[in-house]
Amino acid sequence: MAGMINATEGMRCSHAFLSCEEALPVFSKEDLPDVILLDIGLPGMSGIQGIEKFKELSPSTLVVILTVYDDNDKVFNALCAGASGYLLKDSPPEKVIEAIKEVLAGGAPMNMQIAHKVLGMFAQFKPKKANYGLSEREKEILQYMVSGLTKQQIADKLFLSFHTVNTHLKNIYTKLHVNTRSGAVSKVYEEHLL
Amino acid sequence: MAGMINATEGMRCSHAFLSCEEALPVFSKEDLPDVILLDIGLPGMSGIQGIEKFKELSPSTLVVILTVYDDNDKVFNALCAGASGYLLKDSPPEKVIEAIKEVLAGGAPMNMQIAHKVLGMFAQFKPKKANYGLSEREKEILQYMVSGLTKQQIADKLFLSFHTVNTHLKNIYTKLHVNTRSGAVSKVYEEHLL
DNA sequence: AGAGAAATGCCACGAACGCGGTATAGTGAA
DNA sequence: TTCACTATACCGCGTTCGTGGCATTTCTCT
Repeated sequence: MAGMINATEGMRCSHAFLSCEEALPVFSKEDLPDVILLDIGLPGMSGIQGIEKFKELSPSTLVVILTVYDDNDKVFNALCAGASGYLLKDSPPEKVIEAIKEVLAGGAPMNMQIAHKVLGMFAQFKPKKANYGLSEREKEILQYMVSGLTKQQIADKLFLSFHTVNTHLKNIYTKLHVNTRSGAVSKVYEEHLL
Repeated sequence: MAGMINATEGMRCSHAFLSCEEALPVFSKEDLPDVILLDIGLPGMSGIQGIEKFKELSPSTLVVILTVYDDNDKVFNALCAGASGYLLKDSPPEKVIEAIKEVLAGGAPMNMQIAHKVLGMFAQFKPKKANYGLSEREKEILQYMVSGLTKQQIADKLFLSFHTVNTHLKNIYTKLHVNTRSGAVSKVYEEHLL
């Protein structure tokens, strides 16, 4: 791959390493690359951690993942850690060169299948459904409960009697099929209510 | 755009509408398209709602957004609603044709800038790695609390004394800087602990 | 060997909660 | 005009929680 890059007009592969541990010390110097091509199935430090370390040292350096792993978890974590692209090892070298150009142009190179996975994650992320028939008032009160207030504090905030809040809370519990505050709060996050 | 599509080998644009409201009735029939090219800045029903409606009627139909809007919110919501691709209106028609082919091949066509935004969202999504120094046992107990159990129930589950759970909970509250169950549970979800 | 963290256990008290009731007023649909 | 829903308000009982304190054991790391 390094040879391929060096053979490309306007590109130079300054270093190549077998692990993040070897690469990081070199990085401390002023010789910062524009792009890092990184595998994530590495001996020692995982590539995911590597991304974070590299990004700490040089936030402007773009990290493109090039690996054989395509499971949702690895993809998700790599992107969360700050990767700017994700390619699979079955990509032909020309595609990799192309990807480097793309990421430098402000893009986000991804394999077709990875891009598909990524969009799929969004759908998973916000399946805003499951309507328990909460009234507006109940949602409002639930909101305050989620933020950690007690019944009395909620009552004060909404200029209601303590007893009213109490009743609302009872109804909320019934509708959500829970019987503790923590259960209700969990349900709110778990099912993206409110 | 319809002309362009019909001029392409193997493609046919069966319908074209000015709004989702016009398109949906036609959809009820058995004449389901493989791909819908959809704007999201529409009169009446927003394109975002449109995606959901289309997907309900025909889950296998792939929706590709083609619009001028590139703000994070619209992109995010469109993808959550089930879009399989996102193009900007400044894309040349050939790119659109290419995108249709790509989405049919199981891909997720996106403009360079959109892809970049999408990856950026992930980084936003999970940089919250605040470490409160919770011990393993504390995390375990917190987990059970999140699922809605009472102190006594947790104690039973872990074969501990009620008092032990009590102490752990006290320590957890201190470390998380909260003083209610709901506050703790919220923090867990809000900052992706555990 | 000794310090420190973690896990475990116990006590007690006031505050908050969960849940069983009941009741009134307003709104909008059947 | 009922009927159902919603928001409001009140009561009381037993349970659970939050918090103050203290003590023991078992690790790990130095």
